[in-house]
Amino acid sequence: MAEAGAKAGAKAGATSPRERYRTQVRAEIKERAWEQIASTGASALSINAIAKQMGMSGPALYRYYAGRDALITDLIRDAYRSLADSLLAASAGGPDLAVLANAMRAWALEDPQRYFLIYGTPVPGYHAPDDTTLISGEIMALLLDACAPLAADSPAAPFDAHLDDHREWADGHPAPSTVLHRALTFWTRIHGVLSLELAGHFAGMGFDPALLFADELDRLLAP
Amino acid sequence: MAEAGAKAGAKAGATSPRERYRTQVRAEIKERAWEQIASTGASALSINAIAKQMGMSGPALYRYYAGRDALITDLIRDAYRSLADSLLAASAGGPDLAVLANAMRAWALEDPQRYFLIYGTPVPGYHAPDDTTLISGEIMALLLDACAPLAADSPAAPFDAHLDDHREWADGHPAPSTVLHRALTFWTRIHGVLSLELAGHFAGMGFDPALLFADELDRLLAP
DNA sequence: AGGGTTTGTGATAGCCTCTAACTATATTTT
DNA sequence: AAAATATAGTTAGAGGCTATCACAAACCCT
Repeated sequence: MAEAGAKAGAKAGATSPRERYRTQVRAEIKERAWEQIASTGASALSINAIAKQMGMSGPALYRYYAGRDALITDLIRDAYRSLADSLLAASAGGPDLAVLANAMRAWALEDPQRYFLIYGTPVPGYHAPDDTTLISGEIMALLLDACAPLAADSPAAPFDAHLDDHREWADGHPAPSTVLHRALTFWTRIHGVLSLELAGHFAGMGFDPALLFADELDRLLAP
Repeated sequence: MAEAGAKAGAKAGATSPRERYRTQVRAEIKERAWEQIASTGASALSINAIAKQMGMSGPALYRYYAGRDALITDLIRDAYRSLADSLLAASAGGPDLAVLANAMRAWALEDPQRYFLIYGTPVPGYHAPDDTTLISGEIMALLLDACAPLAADSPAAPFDAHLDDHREWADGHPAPSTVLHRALTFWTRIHGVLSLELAGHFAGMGFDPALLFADELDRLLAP
């Protein structure tokens, strides 16, 4: 599955059999890694365990990944890509904040630990690779597109003026600052309910997290 | 510092010198643990390293904590307690949502990893001890008290009805469900902005997180 | 001062990451 | 086809970790 971005176009034989094998092994490594992460969390991910699971002995994996961090970095990249793709697919029928929000929640519930790999506790030393910020820029663009239609009804907050001076992150998107503000708010609020739900903080409380999410989304759409 | 909750009441000599030493060592262990967590994150916390830092060799620490998990559990408990105390102190001048929110943010910024110990990525196997739910109940009560005054102006949402059927978590608090709803929203929204800020997701974006927080708080106070 | 408790020690097992030296196999070049 | 090179895997080992155990030393209390 997946197989995206592989096809080499005209010259079909562009990938040597060795390289083919290599990418295949890397794919299996990641597959096992995701299984492990889903069940035990990213902090417990073990290169060694993956190797043995694949029938090869420990250090062999270092031919494919420079180390644990390199593997995790790759997983983070894939997680970002997967999220962006999901939101992109959700935007296929035109920009729609509600659809976007629900796609985000569905994606998160599909594998909570994958969500936390992106939005969870940061590990102090670590810095995400540059291309992830590119992908998150993609996501932002989708969000801004979806926010643009329903703008301009809320009174301009003082924060909007501040945003006007700091719109670098919008990467040239033509939306007015009220829209940037809305996108930001969408992000923080959705993340707020979602991350608390995924972390289990609503567990003993009795109410249905889905309804809280829906309610928050409603207020986001019609402030 | 801290020293809270120690005093043994009337019979001052209730603590034997041995027990005194014991609690003192445990305190130092936790102190070192907090330093380590602040600088390298909870996932990298090492019993061994703490022991050596304290001049004793590895397994000695197991006299004071049953294991790494027991230590972390204790730290989580203390984090909850510290947060609750901060919010309690902030509530001293009467219930006030804005003061509460700012106290929460100040507490979080003081040691982001401590915040994440409570609200960060959950580790799949782990279940927090019962008494933490008690403390989080304390916090909820403060929140509900602060939300009660400024209620009843927003139209009753469908979710309010659902909450009326699930008010166990409010632990007998007499507030109407619109207030429960407001408290919940306060929690998720504050956590939304705060956790993204602490995790560094606003880092490259240019705007001032404090202003975004203030803006979100404003809209929370006057919806 | 003696006796039981408690604290710390080193040894050990069993994980882990990661490096290094070596072998076997596959690919590429002559 | 044969030789040279590149790559995938192996085992061994250093050094880290958690955690248990048996043992020695210190301590508190009667």
